[in-house]
Amino acid sequence: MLISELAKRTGLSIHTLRYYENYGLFQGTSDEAVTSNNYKNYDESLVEKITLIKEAKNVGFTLAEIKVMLQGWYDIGFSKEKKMAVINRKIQEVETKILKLQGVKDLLNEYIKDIQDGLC
Amino acid sequence: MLISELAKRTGLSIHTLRYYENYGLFQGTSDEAVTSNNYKNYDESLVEKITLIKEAKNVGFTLAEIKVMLQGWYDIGFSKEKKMAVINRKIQEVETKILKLQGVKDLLNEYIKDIQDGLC
DNA sequence: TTAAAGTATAGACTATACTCTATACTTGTT
DNA sequence: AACAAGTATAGAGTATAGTCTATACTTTAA
Repeated sequence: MLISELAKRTGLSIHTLRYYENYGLFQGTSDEAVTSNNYKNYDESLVEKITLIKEAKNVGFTLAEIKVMLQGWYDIGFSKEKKMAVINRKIQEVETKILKLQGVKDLLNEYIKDIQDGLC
Repeated sequence: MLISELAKRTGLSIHTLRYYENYGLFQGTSDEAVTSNNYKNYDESLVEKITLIKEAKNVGFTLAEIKVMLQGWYDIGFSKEKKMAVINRKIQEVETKILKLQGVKDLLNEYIKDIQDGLC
């Protein structure tokens, strides 16, 4: 698909997608057979990949962190062990974030109680 | 306590704390009895409050969002119902984020499997 | 075939959240 | 007294992550 369809499918703007592509989060492919233009084609699988990027962003990961995470399974220069190490480290970070969110939630619930009791 | 101790206790820099105070996330109090300076005193309870700010930031909330959340229980102009509504909305958002993180984690675990199977 | 819409690239601009510097005043130590 | 260290305020500078504009070329539909 071309960039405008990718934008529709992912809910991101064309500008943001190009920004992400330049940043190195994913790559479109220029069809070598076509010489009249250098329009890039984006694979169906990128929709899932970009959804992951969006969610990771939403829960507080930076683009730099996400880039490292994506390299874990796309960089063919990495050994199986290294790839798994990268991903496992990210899983740990995700678990830490979940715990922190649980903590924030507990605190918020305490405040609900305090408000109910007229303490603040 | 004065600002430098608050910095030590929270692990944030004095600059960041002043930025947060100016942003309206919390308030120090100038001692009216002291006329020679306008040093601000920061209450013990701010340590917990600022810890919440740090954690909320870490899991992807913006300062603007955190400000709304904090107003829920500190703004005396808000009714009990309004305060609870603000906090409950935030609890919902936290739960949404937890679900998203769980989704990211599941996806990462799938990739671990794919790497083990030599699929990528 | 020509006007509208789509694509690519480069670079300027913006918002958020700091981070640092300069200046001035205050406090604590010697 | 004097000098280092702490505090306050204002404003400049920086990093991240977009967002927008201009320009040029290509494709598509009327």
